[in-house]
Amino acid sequence: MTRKPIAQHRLPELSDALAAASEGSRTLTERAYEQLRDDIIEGRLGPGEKLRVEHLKLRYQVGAGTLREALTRLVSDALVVTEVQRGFFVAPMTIEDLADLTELRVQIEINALRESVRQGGEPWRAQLRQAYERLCAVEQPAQIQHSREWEHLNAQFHETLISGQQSAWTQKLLRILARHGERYRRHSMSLSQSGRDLHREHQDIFEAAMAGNELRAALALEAHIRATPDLLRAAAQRGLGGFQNQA
Amino acid sequence: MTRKPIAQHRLPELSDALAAASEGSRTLTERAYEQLRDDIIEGRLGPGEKLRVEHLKLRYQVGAGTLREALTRLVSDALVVTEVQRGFFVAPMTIEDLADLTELRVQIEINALRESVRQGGEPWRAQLRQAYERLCAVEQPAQIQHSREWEHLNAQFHETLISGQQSAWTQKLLRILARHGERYRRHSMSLSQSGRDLHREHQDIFEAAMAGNELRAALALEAHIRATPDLLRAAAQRGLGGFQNQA
DNA sequence: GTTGTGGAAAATCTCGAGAATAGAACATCA
DNA sequence: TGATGTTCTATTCTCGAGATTTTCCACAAC
Repeated sequence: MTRKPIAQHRLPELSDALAAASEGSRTLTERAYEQLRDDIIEGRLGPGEKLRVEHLKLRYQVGAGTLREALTRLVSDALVVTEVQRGFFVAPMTIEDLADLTELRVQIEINALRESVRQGGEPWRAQLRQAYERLCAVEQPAQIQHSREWEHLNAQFHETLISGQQSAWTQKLLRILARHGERYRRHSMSLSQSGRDLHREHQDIFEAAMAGNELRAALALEAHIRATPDLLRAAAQRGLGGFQNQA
Repeated sequence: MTRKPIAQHRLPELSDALAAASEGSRTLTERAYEQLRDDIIEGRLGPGEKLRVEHLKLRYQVGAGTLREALTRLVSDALVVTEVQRGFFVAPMTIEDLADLTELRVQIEINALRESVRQGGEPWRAQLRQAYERLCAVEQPAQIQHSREWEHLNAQFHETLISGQQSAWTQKLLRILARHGERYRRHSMSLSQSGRDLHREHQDIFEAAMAGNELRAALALEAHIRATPDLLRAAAQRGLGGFQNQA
């Protein structure tokens, strides 16, 4: 697959559609980081999979050092783990990890949302409405279909939700947690057809938040966050296996 | 299983006492990362300072790529910030950042401690006692003096405190937050002579935790965490300037 | 059949140099 | 004088190759 001619050292034009998607990235490292991240979250790189630098060099068309730098960044995001002298691996997925992740996320995100509803003024409400409407536009056709667009708007909606309170640290940490949650959600949706109505969940949160109903918004968000682990646990009990962590 | 002596390319001699301190690190990247981290936390690299790779190569005796990798790791720890095509800088320190950091840390750490007190069994209590006694041994002489030893034992004590509840994510995030808190604490102690009695604070937390007094332990820990921002705010009001962020 | 052993192959970790970019110093012109 | 354009230097970003370590597999011994 001879994707993209090249993009080293010379060509300022990004001939690749994929590259174009992540338009803002100016450096190769950044681009590799984002592509790698998406590939992990969206499951194209499976949990536990070994990440051989030599292989990936070809796939992402960058040098070894550059790739190493991108991988290192993912390590701190906990999407990749590294063993000394043994290389990089996609972080494994386990039901325990998801449970742990979820509890922490509920604790922080619910608090941040309540704070937002309390403190967030009119500009915040306007931003939220905008983010919600954009998301709706993509969700309405009922064929959500993990489009790149939807992924982005969904993340945007969630970040806007908690942006009413000005805590950069909260936002930073939640972004990391949300990415992991995202990975599990993708997996759960592909596993069972679930019939989960994401649009309805978003709508509940949005309406409660706009109505200034702090408690109801918090509950709706908590239900939204807990839906993924609940689904996966149910699926596990029905025998649909867990995660194929390739050692 | 052979222990293997060392593992670097050429220079077997580490003329630096600093390097010898971080003996466990097997790779050069790891070593550079740890040294860099300590230098930032302990203020030898000031907030806002530019981190030129060429310079640092000499200081840490590693190649450019290796150093870059270490710096990248620090970026995700938020101890270093990077601007595209403009390089790396030590993360700035501001009173607002500390306030933000503190609120989040209080929220998470207090919860984790209470959970620990509730769930932590005998083994946890034994570990905690051990960590506390080791810390005492160094604190008793009353000349705490930011020794490397004390830094380490202090971190150990805090990590043990919340290790009664098994949440890897909580521990991971708190470790990051604690490192930042550490940086501010060092700064506050060097700024004003404060007369702060860290040993007493630790004692209060320890005794309440061992007595199973969840609420009192939580309050003591909260006071401990809030002491640094309180001191700095007081110092700022007395005119002792804030942080010299070197642009 | 199970367990060691040896050596080749593969992968990681590291370095130095070259290409691309930002910033400063300097010169030119209204 | 002030503003603008140009050269030049310093620094970042990137790559390929070499040194070191781990892994794998055949083969022998018990």
